[in-house]
Amino acid sequence: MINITLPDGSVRSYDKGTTSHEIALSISEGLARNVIAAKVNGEVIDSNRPITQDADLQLLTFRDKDGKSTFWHSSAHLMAEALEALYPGVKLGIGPSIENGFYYDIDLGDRTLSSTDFPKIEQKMLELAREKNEYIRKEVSKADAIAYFKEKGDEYKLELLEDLEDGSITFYEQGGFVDLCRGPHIPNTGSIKAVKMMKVAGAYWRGDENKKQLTRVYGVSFPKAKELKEHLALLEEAKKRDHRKLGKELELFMFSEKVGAGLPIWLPKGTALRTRLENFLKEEQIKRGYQPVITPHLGKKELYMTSGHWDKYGEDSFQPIHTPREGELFLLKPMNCPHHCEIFGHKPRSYKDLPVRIAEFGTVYRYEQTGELHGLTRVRGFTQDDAHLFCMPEQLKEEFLGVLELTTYVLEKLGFSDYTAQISLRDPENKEKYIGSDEIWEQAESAIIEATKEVGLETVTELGEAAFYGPKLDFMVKDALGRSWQLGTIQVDYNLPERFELEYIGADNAPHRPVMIHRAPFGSMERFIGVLTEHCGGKFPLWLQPEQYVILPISEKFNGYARELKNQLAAKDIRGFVDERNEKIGRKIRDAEVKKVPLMLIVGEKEAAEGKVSIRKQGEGDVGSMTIDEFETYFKQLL
RNA sequence: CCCGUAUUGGUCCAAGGGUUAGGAUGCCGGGAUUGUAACCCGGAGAUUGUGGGUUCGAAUCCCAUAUAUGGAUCCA
Repeated sequence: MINITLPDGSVRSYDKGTTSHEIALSISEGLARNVIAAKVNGEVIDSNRPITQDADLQLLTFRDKDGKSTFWHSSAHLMAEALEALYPGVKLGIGPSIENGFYYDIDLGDRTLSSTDFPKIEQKMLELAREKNEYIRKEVSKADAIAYFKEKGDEYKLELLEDLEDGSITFYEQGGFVDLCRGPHIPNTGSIKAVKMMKVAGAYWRGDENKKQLTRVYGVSFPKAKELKEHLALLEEAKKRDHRKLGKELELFMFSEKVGAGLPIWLPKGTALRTRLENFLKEEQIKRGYQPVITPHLGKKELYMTSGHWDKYGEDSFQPIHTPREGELFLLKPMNCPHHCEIFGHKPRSYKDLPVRIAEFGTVYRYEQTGELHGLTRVRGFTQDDAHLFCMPEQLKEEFLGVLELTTYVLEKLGFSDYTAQISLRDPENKEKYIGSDEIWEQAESAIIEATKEVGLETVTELGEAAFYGPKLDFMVKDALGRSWQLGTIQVDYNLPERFELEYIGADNAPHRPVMIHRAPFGSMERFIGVLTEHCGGKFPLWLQPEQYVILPISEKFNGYARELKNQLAAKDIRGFVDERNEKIGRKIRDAEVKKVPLMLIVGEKEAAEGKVSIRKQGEGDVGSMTIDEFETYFKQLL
């Protein structure tokens, strides 16, 4: 008998050699139907493989991340089977699962493939899927494997085989299709109920541009037709919410060829939004003891040699600016920290003054390759909501807690309630890579871990992902469409205080080195607003909206009344404008709806006589009429 | 950095190598005077990203370049 520990902690006994599928069956039939693979002691394997010893078992369904990727990997095999059936003689490269589906690299020979061929392939896949062919795992010797693909004439698989060791080679077969594959796979093709080919692209064999270009065919598949439909609807919605599209439509920002690629230009409405966001964070930071500073956009090359950024990023950055005087070189600042270190170091610091929290919305410039640029999320000039906290090592945890509190507060305030954090620690196998003693690393790492535990933050821990200068924590935020974005970051840094020889005088009257924390809750204003735009589909929280309401007079006769109302609202600190155009009310409503103005105040004869306004909410419709004071109350309650 | 695709009035889209580059929206002017998602009529607005080339003739074909966009840099 073996003991199987399930994720809920319960332990069950089974005969040695029981499969995950049988275990699932012993729990419930429905579960067994949905299980597509199993995680045994952390390794994902086929659900029909026998378990021979005590183990932790997690049954995987399509809902699990690992289950999904197994499902999609199996779908890639199914697609390959279909392609082979439709186009005899195609040669296969590799076919893994990816974040949103799967692909297979194929060599079509002289043929080409386009999206018009997709329906045919999809149909063939579904036809093959309905045969419910089992994915059969076979261990084969290297010699047999080579013989098989030689016979088949597939040089790509032969090349892959060269790097594999005899004894560890497995084939998977479903229907008549055999592929070299490590697995695991779903039990049979029958659970693939919906497939969609997404696109084709060229891709070099093994990512090497000197090698042959293969056709990469992308697809996605689901266990239920409904799920495919939802997936496609989501993609459609994502397109509608694309911040590049909304940014243009709502006149938030623009790019100009003359100004340069990757350099966003903030238009009045975008600036109003961004300024409000900055002020919000500024105020929260001042409440928490941060001191705002302003530093120049340039710094001498020596500054970045001291900080080490020149050695690390010099080549990848904008090249230095030469002054008329010989030998003077200035760099556009790629980071704010060196300047902030100078601020810390400009006067003697006592331990009683610590922590020192220096904050700046600092604009930095980094040279990104043109191919990397993307809307507001990947740019060459951006403003970090940066701050650097200088503290004593023993204050680290408390400071970390403070930053966590601030970050989660601002995220929640902006409607991001679904987030996790990734803790990046050093690689315990490879400690030489990192600067600083074991002692301070352990202190910092435990400070981060304890702090996240204390605030109850959901975390994943990655070993070896830390920067060489200290451990860090990144916030992964999920938007309204379920997509993950990396936004804020908190990093511990032992390196810069060292390089800048920063000191404070301790209670022992001796100099000590402070620890530095870099942190940016939004990451960058550009990226954050890009993500926020997509998160709320352009319908920003009311308090951020550049224009919170528009007054729509029924006819020109009521423009005067409308203007009067606007003045009253302005006095109450409610922003908006009057649509005085000589248009029908239906037209004005439509335009306001399209521009996503949150509140429409409709005024005509009735309202003017009663001293009221009729309220209409964007996207929802008529709310009813009320006096201006009632509206103020209504408005405040929406904030 | 590599591979593909695109670039046409402010914006979105159309135009088999052959008249004066067409439409929608927006803008301007006039009419209508308005009740919860598009009023009617008229007008202006473009040397088709930029620079070369092929051609009797180029938005259209070729080359270069810029920018945008998608992919590659996810190793069974």
